Amino acid sequence: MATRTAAQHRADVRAAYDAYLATCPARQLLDRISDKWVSLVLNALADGPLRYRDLNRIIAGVSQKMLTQTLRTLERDGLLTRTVTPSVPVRVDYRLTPLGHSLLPVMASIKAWAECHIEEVQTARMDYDRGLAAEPPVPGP
Amino acid sequence: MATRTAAQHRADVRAAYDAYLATCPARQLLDRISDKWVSLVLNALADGPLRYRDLNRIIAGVSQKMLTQTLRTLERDGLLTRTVTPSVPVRVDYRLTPLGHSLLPVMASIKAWAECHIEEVQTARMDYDRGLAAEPPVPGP
DNA sequence: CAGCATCCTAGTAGATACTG
DNA sequence: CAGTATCTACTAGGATGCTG
Repeated sequence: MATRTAAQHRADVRAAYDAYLATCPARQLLDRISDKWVSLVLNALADGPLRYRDLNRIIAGVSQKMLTQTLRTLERDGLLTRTVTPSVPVRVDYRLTPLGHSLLPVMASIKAWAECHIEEVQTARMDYDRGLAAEPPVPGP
Repeated sequence: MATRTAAQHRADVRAAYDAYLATCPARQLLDRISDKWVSLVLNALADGPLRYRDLNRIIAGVSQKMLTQTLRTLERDGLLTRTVTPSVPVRVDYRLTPLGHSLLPVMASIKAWAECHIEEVQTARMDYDRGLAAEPPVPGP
């Protein structure tokens, strides 16, 4: 029983911490912008509104499903607006809101760090991997 | 045949774009820091080195597997150092490198935006969800 | 204390086909 | 043109038990 209680306690702590993280603003923002396609959409729309098809073309690797899903999420979060022009065929434009625009400097700071330091990271990775290869768990004779 | 070729072409474009993204510094950084536990570890170590067990206690929700995995990745990327003191029992300390420290301002800018604007986002979400509820696809009589 | 190995499941991305 | 719907495959992550 003590074991059960301890396990239960751990589960409780974890659940409580998860709940805390769910309300953490920075966590929420990170979850949003770290999405593979979000940063690309934001960047594509930085210079002005675009139609669905243009986004789909510019962001060459995205599937319709993911593009639509990403756009809907960003619209829901108030980061961009979706404007439907009921012509034939229909036309839909996406445009960053001021809130969406305010996010661009944050993205820029991320980009700046990355472009400035990513080489150090890659060097560190290579060193680490070489170190692993040179240090077998059980040295030979 | 034309269909096959078109599908193949799409697949090629997608693969090429994925390869491009894989080399994009900003993308790599985002992938790293967006990891659920990375930001928490970085934050925990901001004020000084900590032992494994302390990290595990401070970051209450993390499993041993994920904490170890996260620490290994960060070590590999040169963002922190791992120091083993071969006492009995063994003691392991983790400390941010200068490179790791240089990342803190970036995290701070993310946090700053989040704390400043997350309420707008939440309001937008509520509005969006209410709008959906009030606009059924097929209006009743 | 600080992990590693194993198993398992739940969410998510992509392919595909269809529609207003 | 701009989506929606459905299915499958993958994998990130948690639980558990064992070790130097």
